[in-house]
Amino acid sequence: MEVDRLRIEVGAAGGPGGSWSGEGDGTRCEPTVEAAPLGEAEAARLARVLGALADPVRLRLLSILDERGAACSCDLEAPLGKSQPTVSHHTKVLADAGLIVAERRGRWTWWSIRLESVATVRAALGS
Amino acid sequence: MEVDRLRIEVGAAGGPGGSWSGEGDGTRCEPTVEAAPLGEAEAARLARVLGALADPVRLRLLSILDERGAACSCDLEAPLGKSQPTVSHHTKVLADAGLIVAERRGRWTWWSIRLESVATVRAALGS
DNA sequence: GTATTGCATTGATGGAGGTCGATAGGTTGC
DNA sequence: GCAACCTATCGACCTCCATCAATGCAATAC
Repeated sequence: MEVDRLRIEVGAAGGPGGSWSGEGDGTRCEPTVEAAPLGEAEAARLARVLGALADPVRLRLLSILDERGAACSCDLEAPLGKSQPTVSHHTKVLADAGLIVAERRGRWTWWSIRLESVATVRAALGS
Repeated sequence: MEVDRLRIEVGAAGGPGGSWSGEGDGTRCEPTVEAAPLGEAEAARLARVLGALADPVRLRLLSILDERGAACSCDLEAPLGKSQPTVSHHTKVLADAGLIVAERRGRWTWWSIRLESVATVRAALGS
């Protein structure tokens, strides 16, 4: 539970060197931060993956895949309590984010977790 | 980048023991998963924190706080390229999620990251 | 071929969320 | 007291998203 530093910088830039110890007269705000260490493009990319994770149904879906290793779509409706189109929607969101992958077997689609993707998110969240 | 298992179970329930090796006649889907390992309440809680993280502006805001250690709201507008109400909105979202904390100093509000919260999210995302 | 089954897509609907202008609250300095 | 400054909240607008019924598509079984 101990973390020294986030690692959200990714592309990290040279700091503006702004120092608050020498804060002028201290009577008004004198911004010294010129740019965020995390660029807009990288932030958008990360936010997209996190957005795919930020849904209760999808988290529970992942927990099922995690427990079973893999599952077909029809096997997800009951435990999630969602309709078939809704389940299909969520699997698509997760797949588009690269968090799960599909494998067709006859008429079934088997879904499984791409652990590397989840690990990437974890890595971006801390050292 | 190697992960053996997610840890999205948290409260984890006893597995339904459904086995796909004995899949009946194999002519139709016979769901064996009775419930998701991750409960609805815990999923909602995690999704709420992940939702707070799932925004480019907030990720960049966190990257600034991470780099500087702390910053006041007025110091965030320029690097984020957002208006004062918008910045205030985002800090509130992050604070409500427990990801950052405020410290009043005169008329300034200093924000800093609660590293334990971020670590909690990381822990939930893997072993 | 026909029927059945699993899945994806479409369209519609209700709700949640990002953004900013205007305004209010609170603190500092005069 | 008043003025200046930082922050939070409100209101409105717009976009995105979760959900499901209906439909289409693909593969299997008869």
